[in-house]
Amino acid sequence: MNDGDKTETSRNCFTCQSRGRTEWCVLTDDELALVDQGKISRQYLPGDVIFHEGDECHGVHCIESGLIGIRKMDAAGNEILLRLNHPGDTMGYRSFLAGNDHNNSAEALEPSVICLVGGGTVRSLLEKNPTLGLRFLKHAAKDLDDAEEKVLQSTTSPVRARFAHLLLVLKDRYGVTDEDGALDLELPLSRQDMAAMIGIRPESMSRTIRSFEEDDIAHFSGRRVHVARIEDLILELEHSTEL
Amino acid sequence: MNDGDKTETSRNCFTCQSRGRTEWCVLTDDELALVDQGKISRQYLPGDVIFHEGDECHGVHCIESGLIGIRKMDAAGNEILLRLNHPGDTMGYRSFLAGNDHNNSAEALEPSVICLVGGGTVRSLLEKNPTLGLRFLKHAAKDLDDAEEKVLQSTTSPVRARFAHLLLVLKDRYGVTDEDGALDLELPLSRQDMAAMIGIRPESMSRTIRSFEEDDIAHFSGRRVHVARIEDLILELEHSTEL
DNA sequence: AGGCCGCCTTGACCTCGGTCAAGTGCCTGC
DNA sequence: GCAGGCACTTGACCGAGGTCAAGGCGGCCT
Repeated sequence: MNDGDKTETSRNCFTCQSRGRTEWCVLTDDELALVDQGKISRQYLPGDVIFHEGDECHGVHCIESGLIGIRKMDAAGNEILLRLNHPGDTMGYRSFLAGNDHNNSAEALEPSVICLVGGGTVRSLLEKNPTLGLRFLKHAAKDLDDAEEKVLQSTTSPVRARFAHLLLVLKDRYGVTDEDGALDLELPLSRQDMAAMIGIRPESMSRTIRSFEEDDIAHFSGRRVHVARIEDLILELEHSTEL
Repeated sequence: MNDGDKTETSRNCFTCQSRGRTEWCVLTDDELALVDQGKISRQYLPGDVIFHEGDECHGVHCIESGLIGIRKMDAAGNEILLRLNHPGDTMGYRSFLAGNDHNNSAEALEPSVICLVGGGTVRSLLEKNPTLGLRFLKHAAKDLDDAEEKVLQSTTSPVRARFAHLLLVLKDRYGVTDEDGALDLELPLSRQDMAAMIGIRPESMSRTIRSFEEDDIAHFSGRRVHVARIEDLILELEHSTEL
């Protein structure tokens, strides 16, 4: 919560390394210039909060680099990690478009550079270029899919299956698969945060890891994970019912 | 699954009783005429399936009347009821826009009349009238909110709280609140389906109902529910942690 | 160095909700 | 009328995961 040490930086949308991955890639140069003018760029350190649940929504955040966790809390103070956002992802477009306050919070998990594109800018771009709206729509559609999938999982699958699923998802971005089906994974998350992602307590996370070790499904040392046979993880998924 | 007895009917978008509630209300008369031509209207009986998970998505469904349940199933055959859709709601816009197959299924819970607006029609309308896209976007934003809320609830709240929450949601549409805080509710759902909505088994639903009766929180007879003090339901929500 | 703090692990215990099996009441079809 | 089916309820049992309390381990501070 050290809101003080966020450093303003001056970046350029045209040279942004993540440009190709953003929704903004459908914009013309003129339109992109608008974004470039209307944005504020900032650096965040791990633990820094980009916005809080309940904060007023002033525009849309675009991740240039780093890793962001989207968290949501309930009345009782239980917190879960809804998803991870990566360079090129746009955050907060949803609350912005719906005209709501933010309904979840965003926290840097790694040192990150994030641009805030002001509300006025976004609105005028949406008018100028309807394709942009459709891009956001597709994005929302995907997020919705993921969320519904997660609802289903969290009520029907046991913890082992959910954890296996998490590892398989992380594999795509953080894993290296070698030719004979073995997998090496460098986790971007603490155990606590992994627990928060599948909606369990840290203690249960520890126990689940241990049980994977005991069953020789995966081996953990710090944030490095080695899985000898990926199929074992996939098997875990179906293990919800022991057919 | 009696796909045979779906009756085709001939309805008119201009006189549709639900018109004002749909996303389509932003259309001009000309555009609406397009929808009217390009639609196929059908009647469904309770239990009839409008579309299945995995079905190809040919367009967008619009509910004229009735009640639809959106279900999703996992690999092990566990099914949950993600949400209810009412007259004026549009279904399947998401898979359609994302270009995917349907990723959940829709089943009539009451006799319903539903129009299918063909993909071509929708696409050309989106081009003609960008506002329509923004309406869908807002809709998606709300669905996403609800879904994320549900993820949180299903991992953090105990069954009693989730059930209380469900009753409070149903209240808005199916309840009558009298002056002194008492609530009468006519449930649109079977116990099984209520169980599916909060991700539990029918047996647990029964037990939860009984425990509400024993605590004098609510009284059930068939699908009629009487709640003497709504505050009791609200209290249940926070009861996740006994502060 | 020593001490502190946060992350992680472990064990003992308990509870909520799932599972299995049986029983009831209602509705439909013969 | 009776039989079968389905939604719902109930009881007995059990196990996954939460809770509480106690350490271990490493990083960072003075």
